[in-house]
Amino acid sequence: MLNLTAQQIKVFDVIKESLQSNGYPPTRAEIAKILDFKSVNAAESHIKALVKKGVIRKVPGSSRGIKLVEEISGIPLIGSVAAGSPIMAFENVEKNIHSNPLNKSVDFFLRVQGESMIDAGILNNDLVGVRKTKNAENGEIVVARLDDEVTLKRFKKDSSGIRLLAENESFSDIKIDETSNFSIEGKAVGIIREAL
Amino acid sequence: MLNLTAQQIKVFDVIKESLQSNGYPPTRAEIAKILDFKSVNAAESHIKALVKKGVIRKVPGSSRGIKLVEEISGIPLIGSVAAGSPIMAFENVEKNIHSNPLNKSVDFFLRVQGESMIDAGILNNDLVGVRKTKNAENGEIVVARLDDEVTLKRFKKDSSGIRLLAENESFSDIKIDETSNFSIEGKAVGIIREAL
DNA sequence: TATTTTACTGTATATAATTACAGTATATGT
DNA sequence: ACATATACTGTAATTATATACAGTAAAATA
Repeated sequence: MLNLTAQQIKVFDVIKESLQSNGYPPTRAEIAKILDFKSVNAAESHIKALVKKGVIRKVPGSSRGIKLVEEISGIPLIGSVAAGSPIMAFENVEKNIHSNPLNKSVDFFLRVQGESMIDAGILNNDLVGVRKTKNAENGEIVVARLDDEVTLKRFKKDSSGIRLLAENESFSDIKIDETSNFSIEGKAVGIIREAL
Repeated sequence: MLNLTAQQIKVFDVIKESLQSNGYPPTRAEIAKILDFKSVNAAESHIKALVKKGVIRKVPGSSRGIKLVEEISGIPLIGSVAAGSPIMAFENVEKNIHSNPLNKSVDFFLRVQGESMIDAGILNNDLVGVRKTKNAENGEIVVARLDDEVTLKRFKKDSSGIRLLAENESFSDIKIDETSNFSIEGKAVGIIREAL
C-alpha cells in the first residue's frame, strides 16, 4: 500500500476502524470529526485520493458507500472451470468469499459439480476449500487437472503408479499413464455447504 | 427471545446479504425494494421487531445503523449437549465462531457426533449451522430433542404422525408418539467441515 | 519556475435516510 | 372476547449524507 501519504493512511485507518467496530463504513462527517477536520470536504477529498490510488471504492449516491479493495478481493470462489483455462482465471471466478471459517489456509474455493465424491460426504454444489500445491500425500483429496479437465478426486500412489479415485460406486477410477497431461492443482482442506 | 417469523427471517437475511456483498447494512428503502414492500415503513417495522427479539441492534439517527448481534458476540459452537440441559447452556458451548460463511442466519453451530446422517453428506465432527425454530417443514433436517437426547435427523410428518429419519441404513427411524417428550430445537441451514 | 498534488476551511444544496404518525387487515395469544 | 403482534400501505417531517463549488496555502514534482 505504498504511495499513500501520512494523512491518507490516517483516513484509511479510520475507515478500517469503523468497519471493525461498527460493522459499517464511516460518513464524511464522522471521518472529519475523528481526525478533527473542520470541513467535511477534507474527508471527501481524501476519499477521492484513496479511490484514485486504488485502495478503496466509492458507491456514488449511497450513504457510507465505501468499500475496501482488500475486502473486495477476498478468496475467489471458482465455479465451473472452462476447459484448459488456468483454474483461477477471471472467467472462472464466480464471486469472492470474505470470511474463511476453516482453520487451514485456503487459496480458493471450488464449487463441486457432480456426485463423484458423495461417499466422502462431498455433495454437488458444496464449496471445497483448496490449498494450492503441486504434490499430494497418498489418500488426500486433490484438485487435479487431467488434460483439459479439472476434477476433485482421492489421490492414490503406489508401485503401480498414480490413480485418481472417485468416492461413488457408479464412477470408475482413473489411471494416470505417461500419455496423460496430468498435474495437481491443490488439495482439499475443508468444505462449506450453503444449502441443505 | 428468539423465534423469528418467516418475514422477519427474510428481512434478517437481506441485512446479512447486504453486509456480505456490500460491506455495509442496507437502508430501509433498500430492504423494501428487495422484498418488494411498497412502503419503507414495512422495513422499519420489521427492524423494530428484530431489535425487540434481540437479533439486531439499531444505532439511532445513523444511516445504515444496523448491527447483527451474532457478530457482536460470535456464534456459539455447541459440542456435546449434556442430557436434559438447554442446548445453548454455557456448559455446552465449546467456543464462539466469529465468522459465518453461510448466507443464512445461524443461531449456533452444532458439532455432529456419530454417523447417522452420512447419506445426507453430514459426517462425524462436521459443524452444522442451525437456526433456532420450533417447527419444521416436511423433509427438513432438524435438531430435535427427544426426552433428554438432542439429535440431528430428517423431519417427516404425514397422516401417520411424525418420524425422525436417520440417513444411514444401519440406523432405524424414530416414531414420535404421545408419550415422547419431543420438541424441535432448530433446523440445519448449512455445514462447515474443518478437516477432510 | 510552473504545475500539480496535498491538505485543508467554508458554504451550499440536492438527495438519501431515519423515523414518527395514521391507517387497514389478519393472525395469535390470553 | 379482547389485547397484542404481525404485516403491511401511505404521507410527511426532520435529519443525515454526499458532493459540488470557491477559496487559501504549503509541499512535491516536472
